[in-house]
Amino acid sequence: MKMSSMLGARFKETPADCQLDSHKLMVRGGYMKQLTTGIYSLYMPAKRITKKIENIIREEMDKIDGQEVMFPVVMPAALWQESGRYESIGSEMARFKDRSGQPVVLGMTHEEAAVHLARGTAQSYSQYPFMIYQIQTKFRDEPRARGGLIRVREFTMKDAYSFHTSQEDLEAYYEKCYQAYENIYRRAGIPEVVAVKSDSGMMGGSVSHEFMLLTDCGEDTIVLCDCGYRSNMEAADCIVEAPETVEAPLEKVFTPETKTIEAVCEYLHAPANASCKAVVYQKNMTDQYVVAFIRGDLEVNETKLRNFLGEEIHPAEITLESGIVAGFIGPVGLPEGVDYVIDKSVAALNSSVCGANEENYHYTGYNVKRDTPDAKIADFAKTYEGAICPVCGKPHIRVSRGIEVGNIFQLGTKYTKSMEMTYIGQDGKPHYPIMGCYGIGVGRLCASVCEVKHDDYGPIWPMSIAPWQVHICAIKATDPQVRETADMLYDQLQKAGVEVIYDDRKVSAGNMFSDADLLGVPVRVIVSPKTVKRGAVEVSKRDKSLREDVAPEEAAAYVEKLVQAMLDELK
RNA sequence: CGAGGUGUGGCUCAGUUUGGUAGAGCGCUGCGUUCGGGACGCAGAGGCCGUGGGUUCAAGUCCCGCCACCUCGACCA
Repeated sequence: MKMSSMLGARFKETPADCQLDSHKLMVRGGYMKQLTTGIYSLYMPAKRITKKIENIIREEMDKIDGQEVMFPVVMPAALWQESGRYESIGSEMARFKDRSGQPVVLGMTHEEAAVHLARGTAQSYSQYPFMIYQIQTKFRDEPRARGGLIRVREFTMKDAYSFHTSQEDLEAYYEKCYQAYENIYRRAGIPEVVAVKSDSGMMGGSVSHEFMLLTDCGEDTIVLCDCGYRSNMEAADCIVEAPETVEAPLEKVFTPETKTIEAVCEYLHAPANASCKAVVYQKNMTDQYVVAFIRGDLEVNETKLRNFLGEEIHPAEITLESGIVAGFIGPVGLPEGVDYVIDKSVAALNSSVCGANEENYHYTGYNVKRDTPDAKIADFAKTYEGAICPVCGKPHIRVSRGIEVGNIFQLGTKYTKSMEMTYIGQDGKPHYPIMGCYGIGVGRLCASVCEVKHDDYGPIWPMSIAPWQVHICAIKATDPQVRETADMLYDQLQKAGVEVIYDDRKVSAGNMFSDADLLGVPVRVIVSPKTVKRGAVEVSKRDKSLREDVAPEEAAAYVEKLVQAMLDELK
């Protein structure tokens, strides 16, 4: 590819709307252009990267006997009504009507389509297990897209669905998939991705893992221990050792009938005095009961509070006073010296319900200490730095941020049951297959790599996913000798099957280097009057670990070998 | 869905307080000088100031509505 005719502008100024480094660099580098919130077009460099990522994923899925298929983007509502998700999923699923007035949806995930495809054809136990997967566009009308390709509304995703005749078989396959995922991240150049236990959420099912790239800009909070214990904060076990530890889940103790503020507070050893009214509510979509303490500072808008807490709130148990929410206590034990464990949603409650902002309260970290007179707002914390690990028992817990770059779930029979998919077992009777599902967001993975592999000047793409393998800069290409040497190299490398981008433009050297940095191609070859004069071309690596003169006639072979060696490192 | 913010050439922004002929830098086009880290000079092109009303002799600027985008929350296979 010659840069003189490549679409996509690279520029110096940081776009106003970018927060993350990966977002800034990928916009500045001419990788993508936003069309509207959370929806991007990709230019050639980004498309080439994502295509390579897709191919790595494809190879690893094929290795574990995945069958690549293609599901529809548009599906009739009736299919989703079978599983019950037409009703249970909210406005993140796009719905519309076709010309005959039939309601249809845009696929945001494809369990229903997978079951539809497989049922009726996988009728005998002898056909199991099998896994089908696709790499395709998903649309999820995210309420809050952000961070460039990290969190978008339309994105390319690899989604896989496996079907089994026993839980043991599912677990064995789940393990294979887990390994395949580790291969994918290693090959994509980010071996530091870790798998953590996660909360299955709406997916249902029991066991699930998220694959997390640990970086400060991540949206999730991860709990780690030296012994290998890892979990998403949301799914962390009750790992806080303290006298106040609540041993039974709240919902078992407090039914909607018996649940009262006083009872809950007594149970939690929490205060419920005049200056601090408590509210009990059931969190949206979960079975957890949570207690909120309301302090008499600001006005509470009752309607907004009810909206915020959701329909499952028990209105009789709300004590509404003018006030600010001081904290929540969940069905989790509290460490010594900690009075309130505060959900991150407190901040939202305060800003939306009470009109408070950060000037009205303090955002302090993970825990609220007993000796703090005014409860402070903190991140949701089931545990904290230095807490005791539930596995090894040592106080080695660390808390980190992470980007979720993939997930795997053991689904069970939720979809096969609801959608009546059965096979005939060895016993001659019908059974419901047991499912697993496995997802990876391709664009997010690309941006995540950029997030951890870059310097101030641009991305440093791993060879396995780099848009090109070699970048030739022909400085002062008007010099016939420079031109000739660069043309020759371009030609030779292309013939050798090396992917090469050739900067043949008549721009200044500085300009060329800056653009090359932004494209992040791992190997660079500089041809200039200077190098020609000393009978060489200059070969360097984007990560600055190499810079060497090579004779022009040997350069192609040298570079080819270098590229191969860098590819081999990521096998 | 809540809270806050921003909308002015392709990009980054000034101008809005106090209404009076639409600006700068980058980028783009042409010519010339430069030529190993985003060089310089000269000459150009390019804007219904998000949008719809209103106030006024006069609106980018003031008032009201709407829309879009950004940030923080809620939410999140």
